[in-house]
Amino acid sequence: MERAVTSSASRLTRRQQAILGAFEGADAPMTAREAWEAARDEIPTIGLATVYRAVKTLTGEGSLRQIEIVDETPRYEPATRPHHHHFFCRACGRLFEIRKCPPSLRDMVPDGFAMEDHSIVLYGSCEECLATA
Amino acid sequence: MERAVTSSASRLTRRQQAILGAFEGADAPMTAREAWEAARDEIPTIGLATVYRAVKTLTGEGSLRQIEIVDETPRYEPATRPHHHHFFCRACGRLFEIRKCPPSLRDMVPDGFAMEDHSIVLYGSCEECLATA
DNA sequence: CTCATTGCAAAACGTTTGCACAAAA
DNA sequence: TTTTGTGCAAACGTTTTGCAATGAG
Repeated sequence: MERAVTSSASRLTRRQQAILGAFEGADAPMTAREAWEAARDEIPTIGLATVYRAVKTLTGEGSLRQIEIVDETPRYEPATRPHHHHFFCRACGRLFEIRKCPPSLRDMVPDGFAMEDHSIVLYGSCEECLATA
Repeated sequence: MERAVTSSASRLTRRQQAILGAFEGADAPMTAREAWEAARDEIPTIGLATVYRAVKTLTGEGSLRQIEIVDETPRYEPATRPHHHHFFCRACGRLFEIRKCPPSLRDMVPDGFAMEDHSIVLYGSCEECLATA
């Protein structure tokens, strides 16, 4: 029963590690471009295409999770984070983590269907933006 | 107390009506390009840019709702449809409507935040694809 | 040596925009 | 006339890909 905790992440190259590290170091989901900017601190010559390739690989492998927000370019977060959802503030564009998850989701799955994942995004205004408004 | 039922849809041009009609006539959310193809049956000379402009206007106005699915281009559906969510089958790429909605969503909103909308997407396999598998 | 990874530039894709023209008011 | 809408083609931002060079084993 000695199984790796770090998911199925096969051996990663130094660049791929740097990219995954960029996502792990961030306090919020990032875009591919943002991860590229972060990774360049460590590997200045890294190309944007390499980041896109790594993001695709890591997402397929299950090391990264892709988050879709209306009218925003996709963001990614490490799949090692505990299960949660997101609140997107339309005023400031920030994405907040929500730890709660509705218990009744299973009931929504139609008979005969098999749910693998789910995503919940709440849209509105954050406390700070409401105060400033 | 005589208010229009058809949301805030201001006066629409013939093309804009045709585009909205395309979404209303579809049995599932459509992409802008698909709406364009449908609208061309009625107005063969309509341009794709017109569809994109109309979709943006109609979405902003609240006549259309935008649906985001991981790795898919955005789809739209008439906002007049009763509240529901979606199940995306990764095997066949079809989007299914789910009428149920978890009652406890309010509890997920952080204190001080104001939720305007929410979106729930379930990912997995539909009954048909499971049978064929 | 062999094979996978990378940088770069070009291509592809979905979407937006500038502009001249047409339609509506 | 003034304003708004439209087609077209060009521009845009994001993502993918072809290919030669590099790196790992």
